[in-house]
Amino acid sequence: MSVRVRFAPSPTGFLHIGGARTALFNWLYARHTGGTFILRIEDTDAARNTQEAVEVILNGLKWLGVDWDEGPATGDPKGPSKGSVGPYFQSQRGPIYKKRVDELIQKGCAYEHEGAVKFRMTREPIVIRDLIVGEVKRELTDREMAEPDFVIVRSDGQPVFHLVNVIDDLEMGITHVVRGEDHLSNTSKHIALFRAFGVEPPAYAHIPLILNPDGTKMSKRDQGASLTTYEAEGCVPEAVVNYLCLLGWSPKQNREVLSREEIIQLFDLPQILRHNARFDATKLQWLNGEYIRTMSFERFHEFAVQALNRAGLPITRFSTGYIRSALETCAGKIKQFSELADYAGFYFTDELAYDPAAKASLGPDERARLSRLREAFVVLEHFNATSLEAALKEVARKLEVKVGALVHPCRFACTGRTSGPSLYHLLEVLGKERVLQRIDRALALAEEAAQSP
RNA sequence: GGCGCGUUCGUCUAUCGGUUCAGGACACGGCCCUCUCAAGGCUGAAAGACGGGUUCGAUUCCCGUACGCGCUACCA
Repeated sequence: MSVRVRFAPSPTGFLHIGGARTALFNWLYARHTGGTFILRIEDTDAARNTQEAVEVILNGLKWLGVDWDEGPATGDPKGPSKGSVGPYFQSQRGPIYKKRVDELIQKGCAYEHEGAVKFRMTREPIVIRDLIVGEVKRELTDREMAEPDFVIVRSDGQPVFHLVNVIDDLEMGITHVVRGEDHLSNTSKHIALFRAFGVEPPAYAHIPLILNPDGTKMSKRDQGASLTTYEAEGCVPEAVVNYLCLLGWSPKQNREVLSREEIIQLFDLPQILRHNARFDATKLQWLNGEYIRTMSFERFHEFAVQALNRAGLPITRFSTGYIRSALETCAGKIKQFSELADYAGFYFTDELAYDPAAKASLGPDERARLSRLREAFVVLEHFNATSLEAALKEVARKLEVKVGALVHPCRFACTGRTSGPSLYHLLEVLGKERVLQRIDRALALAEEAAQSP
């Protein structure tokens, strides 16, 4: 039988990083087995769920490259969808639930109670055979001892989560339920429900939760809990996918950086770890840097322009050729695109803001050397990296100083920073006119500062 | 409180009772390279929660304790 898995989020206007990983693991399993990945929207809480909230989920999955074989095409519950077992919005499946509840009542498995419908739950412990956790024998809690039956339809007529979740999985032919470990204890209810409908439950695979760096539960409010922040910070989706896979799963063989294809090939459910993993933003950042360094320049350029625009830099005032050259000096030097505005901002401004902490880098000696360097630059015929380097080294030789003694003041004068892209290349991009202007201005400012301490 | 799950370097992990200084990665320290910063190369420090068993032998199997997480709704 072909594998059918699903991701069934509730549209809250937010896609949790843990939910994203659950979706990813489902998707990977489907792709690994050649099965079907289904997206179902659990929008039973009508008041809260909006079309925009659904779109947050759809866009998040698309951004990650997690595509669904069946499910909604848009955020509109009544809109178009793919697949033959829809609707894929729970809000549209009322009649199906009604029919199934009637079936349960007729079978004597459920009964009305004060306007609600309750399920006649077994009093025996239920054994859950979980692909990840192993065999779990769920004993009844003290509350369940007192009252094992639970509500499946509220007195206002709304069916509850446990019921609709099971009915949908049943009707949609789900073969493997891959979901967060927070549902492990609920699984006994679900298994009992499946059996009441006369079918064997699907296979279960409960994946451990993602925790904050301090080991506490990662909730909505926590830093980095929302998938959209990664896109906003200029993360590369493949890096996020790669990182998420490394939380609770290992490709073994000391591998860390893996392509999507490799992950699909290696991924399987039984190998998923049984314990929670803490989210390590630093390692994600490292992975992100790896992906940035190895991506094509075209893609780097695309991400970069987006990031600079988002940061509000007036790059449209500059020619595309200039922007391109500027970005070429930055390629592979950053770990996250959100750093770029800071890293390359000096290319796109006239009023350079000098890092106050580094003002001391233009003392009397440095100013003298910088002036000599300026003289050498003025007479340069070809203002390119090669000749700039030659000119600078020639001045250094004449002054009998190390190249660094010229490089640092010059960098500071032209970029306002003590670190950045390769100096010679950056000067070439800036061009003679700008470079001389900046040196003059830096010299003047430093002189001024020296006069009035 | 009850029920369930978990526990290897700071973090993510490898190890499917026995070739090991318990391996790798991120982060951190040092060195090299170098126009700065990254990157890269080399290198250093860093772990089996605790206590009992089982066994010739346990990180690995069992039990207990501690700690963490989850579930315990007419929420999903």
